[in-house]
Amino acid sequence: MAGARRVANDPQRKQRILDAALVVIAGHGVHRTTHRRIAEQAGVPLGSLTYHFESLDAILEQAFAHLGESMSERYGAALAAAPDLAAACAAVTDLICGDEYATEREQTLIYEMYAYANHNATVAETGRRWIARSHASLRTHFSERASRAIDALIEGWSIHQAYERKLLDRTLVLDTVTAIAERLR
Amino acid sequence: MAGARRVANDPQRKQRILDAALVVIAGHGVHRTTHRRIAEQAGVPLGSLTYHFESLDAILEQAFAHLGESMSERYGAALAAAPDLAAACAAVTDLICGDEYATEREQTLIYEMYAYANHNATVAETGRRWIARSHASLRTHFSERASRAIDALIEGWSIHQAYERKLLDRTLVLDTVTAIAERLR
DNA sequence: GGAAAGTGTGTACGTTCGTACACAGATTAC
DNA sequence: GTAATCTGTGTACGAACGTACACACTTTCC
Repeated sequence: MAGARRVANDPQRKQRILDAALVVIAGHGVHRTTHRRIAEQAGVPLGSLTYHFESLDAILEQAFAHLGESMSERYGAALAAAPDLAAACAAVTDLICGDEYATEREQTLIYEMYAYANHNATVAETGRRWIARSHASLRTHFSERASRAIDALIEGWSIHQAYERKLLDRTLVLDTVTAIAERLR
Repeated sequence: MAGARRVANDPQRKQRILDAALVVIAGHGVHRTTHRRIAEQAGVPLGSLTYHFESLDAILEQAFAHLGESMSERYGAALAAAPDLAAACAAVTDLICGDEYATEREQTLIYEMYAYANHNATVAETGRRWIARSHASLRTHFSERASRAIDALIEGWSIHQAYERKLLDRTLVLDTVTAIAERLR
């Protein structure tokens, strides 16, 4: 066949590099994330990173995009499974309190993403899309106004939970979500 | 007099360096904050940073501590000035919506602090103190439960506001805060 | 005056970084 | 087989980094 039809030796390598990047970011922070650390984590040679990605920024951009994608799907699925408003409130409470949807590692990564987004337009766009998708998921159950408030609540409570390193009072969360849902129709 | 009583040439230099550090962090992010950039911003020689601070981490730690301190004071003052519950709700709304208390620059810095705190124990403690002081300020007006919820709301909505780069609906915020204050007594 | 001691700076060193790139290996076309 | 072409890697280089430190300056003490 004319020209090109070569097969990559390791077709999943690119994804493995991105996964490794997230591990490094979560463990060391963006400020200490380097090509070499990612390469070591992924078990690939250094040159492989520059072969697959244009720059370190490009790796971070795609890694964060991947993170946002997978988390949006889980959030969407959790809310889509709720049959009614009460179940949706419970689902939101689970999102906030549980670690089934966002592990501690992912929470760490989200802060890194927010911080990095302030200095990188592409990641800022990724963050906005993540927020928009969360909002859309909430809108299937809650009013526009309630969705906005609950969205903020999820964000803020997740931060506090990560900081205080202790379990949230589930009843308090559920009461708050329910209060917002009922008052902001 | 015996031993030591030398006077520093520039007694405010240490503080100026910390202020410069915050400017650099806000402008470039922690991941691109260096001794040299801070020195340039502060208008002091490079050696001056290593003379006043043990390491770059130490500079960041003290800069973030300074940030938390000054913001806590403003938050506390805003809430202390409120004569009753309704005024407190309005004050919280101002905190979330206005930029009198937290400028856009400071919002950026707070994300940087949260992200960095995940990798630095001292800054993590600074963050916890900031959260504790915010909570204490809220507690002068709101119940324990309402304070927790409102605290999370402030945090989350500030993030969304910074992302969407548009003014929040003040009525929505006030309604939400009031709903929480009334329902979570 | 001179010695002592603390304050502050310029420079230089060793390390680590991002990235370029020559080249090796594999596959295809003939 | 050989040539061509694409995939992938090891190495090396210039730049930027954190930090140490010799030394200059200023003040204090006698």
